[in-house]
Amino acid sequence: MVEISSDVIRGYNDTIILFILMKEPSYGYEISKQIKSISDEKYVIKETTLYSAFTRMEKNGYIESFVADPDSEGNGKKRTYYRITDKGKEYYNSKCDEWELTKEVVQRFIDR
Amino acid sequence: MVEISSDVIRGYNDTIILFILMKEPSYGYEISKQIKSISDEKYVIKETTLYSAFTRMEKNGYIESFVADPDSEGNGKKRTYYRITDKGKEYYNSKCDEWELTKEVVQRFIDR
DNA sequence: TTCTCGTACTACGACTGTCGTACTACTTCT
DNA sequence: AGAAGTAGTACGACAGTCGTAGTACGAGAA
Repeated sequence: MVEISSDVIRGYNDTIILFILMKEPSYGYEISKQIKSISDEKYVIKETTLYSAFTRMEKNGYIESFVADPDSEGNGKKRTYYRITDKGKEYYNSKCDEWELTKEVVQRFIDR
Repeated sequence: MVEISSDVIRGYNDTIILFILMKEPSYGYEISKQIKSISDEKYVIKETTLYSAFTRMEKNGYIESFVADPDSEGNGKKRTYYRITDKGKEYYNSKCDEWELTKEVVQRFIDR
């Protein structure tokens, strides 16, 4: 069975996370579940990779964090939410452009 | 202008090199020129990246090296050529499969 | 013949992002 | 009460890429 290796997905982790955040603010655990479900379990991001991406992207100004209490129904525990910034949206869009280019270029070296 | 970053191409350098070697044995300098021309200058592999990929792939049994004197016309200098092995061909093919999967999965996180 | 440009590398240390492992702690389900 | 799920943090290891630098030979121009 074909698996997606971390070296192959490496350049897209930030993009994948930002894609989720483009819709609405979210937090680590929820994001990792969404990635899993959107990819039909084909890609499951590692916790450490995810949380270190948060730290890095916040430092770069692509996302902002805020702590929120359990949701309106009173479920769950305190979480750290992340919201995408304007700079982050710009970054996401440029990454999408880069993907289109990369896809086209890499394809030339694929014998399929 | 959109550029392909090294993190994005990272997982495909081996595949790209092996693609060239699938046609015929070749050597560093020539391979780097071919990558540049096939990609229409959109991707230029760094020398250090290329040569360290050779070392790694030879260690893994994907390629074999042999030293050859200048070509039949007597041009050029002594070079280290690399030839893809059967194991390397298998690896290349599995990487192509992985690419097809990755392409499909990453696309789901791209807003285009 | 000397100089420059192209060819064909090698060495080395720095850096970045991912990973494995481990640990904490609260909540919900059984 | 105990297990499974939720929601993280800490830390050191590792792999692949990169910048920088240096070597050395060949070919063509001045």
